[in-house]
Amino acid sequence: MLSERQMLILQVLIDDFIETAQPVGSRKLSQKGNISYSPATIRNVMADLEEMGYIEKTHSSSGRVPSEMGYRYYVDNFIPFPQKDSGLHVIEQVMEEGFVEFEQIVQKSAEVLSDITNYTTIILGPEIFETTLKQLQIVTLSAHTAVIILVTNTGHVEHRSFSIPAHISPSDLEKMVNILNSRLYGVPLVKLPQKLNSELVSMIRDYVDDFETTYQYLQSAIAGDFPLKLYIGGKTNILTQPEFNNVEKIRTFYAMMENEAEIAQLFKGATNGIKVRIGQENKMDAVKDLSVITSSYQLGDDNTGIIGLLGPTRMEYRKVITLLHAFSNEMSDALYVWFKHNE
Amino acid sequence: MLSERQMLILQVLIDDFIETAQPVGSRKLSQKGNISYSPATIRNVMADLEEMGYIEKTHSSSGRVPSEMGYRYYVDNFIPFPQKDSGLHVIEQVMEEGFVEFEQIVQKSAEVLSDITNYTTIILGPEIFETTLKQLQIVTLSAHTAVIILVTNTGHVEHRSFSIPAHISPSDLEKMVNILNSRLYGVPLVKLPQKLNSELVSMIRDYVDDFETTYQYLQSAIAGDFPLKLYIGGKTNILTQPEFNNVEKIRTFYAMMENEAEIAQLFKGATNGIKVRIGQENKMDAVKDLSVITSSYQLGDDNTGIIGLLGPTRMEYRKVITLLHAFSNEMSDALYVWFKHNE
DNA sequence: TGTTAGCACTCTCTTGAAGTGAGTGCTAAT
DNA sequence: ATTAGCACTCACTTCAAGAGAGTGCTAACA
Repeated sequence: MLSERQMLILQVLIDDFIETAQPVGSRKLSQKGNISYSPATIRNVMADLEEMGYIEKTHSSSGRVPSEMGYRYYVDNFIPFPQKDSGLHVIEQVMEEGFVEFEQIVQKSAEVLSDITNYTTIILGPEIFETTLKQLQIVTLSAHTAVIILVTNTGHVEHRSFSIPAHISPSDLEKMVNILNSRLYGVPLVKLPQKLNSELVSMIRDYVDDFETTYQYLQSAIAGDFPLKLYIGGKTNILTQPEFNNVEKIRTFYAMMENEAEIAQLFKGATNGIKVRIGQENKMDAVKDLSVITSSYQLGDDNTGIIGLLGPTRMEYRKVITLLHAFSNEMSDALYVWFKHNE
Repeated sequence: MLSERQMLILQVLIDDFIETAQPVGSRKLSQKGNISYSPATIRNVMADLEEMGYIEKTHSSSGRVPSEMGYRYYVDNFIPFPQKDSGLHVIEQVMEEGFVEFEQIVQKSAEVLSDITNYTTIILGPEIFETTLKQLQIVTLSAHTAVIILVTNTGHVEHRSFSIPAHISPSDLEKMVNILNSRLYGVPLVKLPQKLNSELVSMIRDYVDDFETTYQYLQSAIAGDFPLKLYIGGKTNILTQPEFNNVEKIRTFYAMMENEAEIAQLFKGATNGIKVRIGQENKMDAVKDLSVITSSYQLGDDNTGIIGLLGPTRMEYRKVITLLHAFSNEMSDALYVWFKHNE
């Protein structure tokens, strides 16, 4: 349990370090408006805080720097729960610029968020979790190849090409599309393979001559992993952070950013409210010295998407949390309107 | 006109610098196997080469470094025209790994190429130039919104969502799709807007009640720029090059890589054979101290795509040119087979 | 006459010493 | 309980010295 004074010092120290990225000394703290102790007193307090593990020295006679534990305390205790309305209207602003398509708006929002914060923004569309199939179509390109197109209820389009089995006739193909459409309408994309295996096997068997090969092809066409839809903004903004001053760090960061599956890992378990993960609290090695702040947004009644900001542990937590809270509300509202409009 | 000896020195010097990235001195050159002159003699030759502008000093008593003019001479004179078959089979290798879709194969090839060279690979699909419309479909998501889907002859799928004008009826929509399909089949994507403006205006006017709004919506749905399809590999590989040792360079490089339109600019005028652009020869500022090597590949009879490698001016030109030549042949061959199969 | 050995010179880079400054911990006085 | 004072530590800067790699020029050589 920290005393009033310890808390004051800790908070002001972290605030200062977040701003300047420089170790903070006792003299500097004593000059701050809201602190009225002499440097010597502050040194005593800092010695205590260091012993408890909230702050650290970079070398024996340096100023102090927050530890991850310090940041954790800071986030848990010094940041008020964000107000409902921050007066920030990113989406409105983006839409004024004339973007009409849903995906464009999200992408642009990610960029705006990054420009405001100088961190990297990642928005995970809700489609992964719960979007459902609206329509399925097969377009034949030639006698041997075709493209299967899946349209979701959010207007997202997935497609993959496949070879048409030799034995199957155009009319069989059409029949199959009809069956699939009637039976798979409204099914969440992620459950397609399962559904295909359980209910549809017998139907296809009845209608189609060469069951085995057809089924196999169908499965490979539908059942593969659906790529996650990620919207990333400000991959270069983050380079302005002094923490990214050596090439090796930049390398591991960008290596991670190239791998979308890995990025999605970051968001595991972040499905609800605002979550802050500081440094080592992240399980992934590539972000062990970064912080990840995630916030969820609502799509309809039970679908959620995630918005994340990625920056150094020395992050402007206060600002970012407010911002993210406001923005995810905005997203939810915008999507609510959009959904109503589409019903 | 360079003498035999000058050419020898220049070539060996550049070879060495490409390998080591260190300024090359006369002593070092004299120890090379194929050079039998003393350091003093070599110094005289280097003084001449410097006067002519082929090599430079980094400071008054340093070894020499090739100038861009030197690299140009090197590329034009010291690199034999690549052999037909290099024995390298990237695509085969990639396909053995089990990738089936066209786009996946190209993407993976880009990555392999980058891993071999440690430069960044960019492959520009042929679809931009000459792919034609195979089928057009409209899927309605709700009373007010729909997705328009364009499938090309290469199996590429483009889609964008739009709002359905209030006055238009489902049957009108269907009629329109039929008209569009019959009239736009086989038309190159890039010519769609034009075609729409010229031939189709009157037809739509006849069939559809509220011509004005319908036409306007259709145009916005079809006529926007089609995003280029770029396959990029090894964005992080290039960071291993010693030239990328400061954050500012990395920043401008990645800033460019985020902008696909800008990347495509790089490839202007590179539609035929192998082209090497060294440093300032590039018009774009972001690559003024890099080299770009491009090679074209054939798709069918008259469509071409482009493969590019991006690296420091100190590039392994010999190796890269051979590699790129072989790989673009491979691509052409693979696409030829693919096309025959699809006819 | 082309080549090379020799030498003075230049510039970078490394090393170490000295000095500066920011910061600390401890002790004693208030 | 707080703070002034002081000795101490460590990083960083500056400077000089020396080493090393390289050059250009001149004179000797084959």
